[in-house]
Amino acid sequence: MLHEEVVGRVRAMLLDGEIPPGARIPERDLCEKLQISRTPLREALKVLAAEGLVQLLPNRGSRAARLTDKDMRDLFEVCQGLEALAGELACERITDAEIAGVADAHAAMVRHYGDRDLLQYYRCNRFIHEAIITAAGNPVLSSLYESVTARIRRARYVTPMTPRRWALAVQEHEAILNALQRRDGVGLSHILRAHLRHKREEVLQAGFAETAPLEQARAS
Amino acid sequence: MLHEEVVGRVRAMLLDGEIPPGARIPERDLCEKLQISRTPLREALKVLAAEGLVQLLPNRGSRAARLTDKDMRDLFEVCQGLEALAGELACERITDAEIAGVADAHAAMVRHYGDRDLLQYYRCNRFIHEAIITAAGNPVLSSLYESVTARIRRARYVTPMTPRRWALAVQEHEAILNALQRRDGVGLSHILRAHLRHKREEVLQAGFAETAPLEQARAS
DNA sequence: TGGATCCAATTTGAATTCAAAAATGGCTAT
DNA sequence: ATAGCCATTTTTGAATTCAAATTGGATCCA
Repeated sequence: MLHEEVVGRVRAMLLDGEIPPGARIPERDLCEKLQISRTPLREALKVLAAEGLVQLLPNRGSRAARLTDKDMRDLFEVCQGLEALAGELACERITDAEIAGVADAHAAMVRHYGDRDLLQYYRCNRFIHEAIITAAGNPVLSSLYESVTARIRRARYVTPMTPRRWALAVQEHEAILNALQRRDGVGLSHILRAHLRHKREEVLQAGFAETAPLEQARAS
Repeated sequence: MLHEEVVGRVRAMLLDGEIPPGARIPERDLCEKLQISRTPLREALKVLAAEGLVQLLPNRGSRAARLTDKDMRDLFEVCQGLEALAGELACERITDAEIAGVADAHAAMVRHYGDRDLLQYYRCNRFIHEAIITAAGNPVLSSLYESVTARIRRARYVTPMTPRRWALAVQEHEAILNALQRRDGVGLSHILRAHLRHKREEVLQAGFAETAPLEQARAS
């Protein structure tokens, strides 16, 4: 197994909650689960620690990082900045074909909204946001966005919405698509920021932070 | 030597150019220079690779990453976004004492401009930009900013300026301080973006990218 | 009975060792 | 003489080994 693959596998276990936030990560267990020795696993853990997904306790091993309300707020705040930037750049650089792709995803999303299919709705939703990032044509931005959003993904794309809020979100997405089609970068960036601010308030209100009291959580 | 210390030492060697861009990094040499074994060094290299400072070539070791014009452009672009965001947040959260600190640094910077002391000028300049980031009160933002700016630091704070450009930069900094004192977040973010855009154009024009032809560069 | 201390066992951190891949140098053949 | 090929050497990647730190528990004393 390649180094990047080890990192990816463990990252996925953390993001999926297979290793729950706050859980100790016993190296030996994870080693035999992945069928590798401790050396490559430890390399992966250090990388993930640098990403903020793992917390290293000197001489006392590592544990899955846990997000406080403040962390969540900070991550959303940065995410707003990155999406706003991406929105402006995307309007300058996006191709007509890419716009058409976003329009299709948007239409599909609206249909899923009609069906009240939250899972499929979120899938399209995420595709749209990521398409805007991609259209910005800036790999550095894409990479930072990827690492920031990964950490709030579950909160962002799992939290159930009130009917009121969901309807508003769809309206906002209408505006997003519209601004993109008009290539109105400034407008798009404003809408994206408001959109994410609303989502953040919703997530925080739902108390989605990972400051769970359970201390003994362990990777099964 | 602690893990973070190893990472820091090697990172510094890369950023200082002690290991020049594009240079192969022979593990054994670095090991004996740092007086550690290969295991912790390799862990550090993987972390630095994730940061984008080191390029890993499977089965062929690692080399110091090299910035192309495109990389430089992308990094500056993201930096603009991050500083713009920080500027807005800073205006909401900065304390009067912090503003006074920035004002002092600004005054000192203007004096150094009067003396045409580029080194001291850049030192104050950098302090101001970093103070704005800190004042935003968002550790996630600070951390991303740190990693992005580290990679363009030499280009940003070493490039000599034309008298014309230098005067303009000082003017821009007057506007930055002014917006901060008025706590005009939107205004500050616009100025910061323009300021960085100008710096970027200057750096790119000077051909500061690290696409040097020398292939044989080695860490001494 | 409560608390502190010491010892054993587990777990982490890092050096060493071993195997596999790539680079180097020399050799041969044309 | 040069191009291509094979053996040797070097370097990387990963498992193992060894040492140090921490944890848990048992014992001893107040």
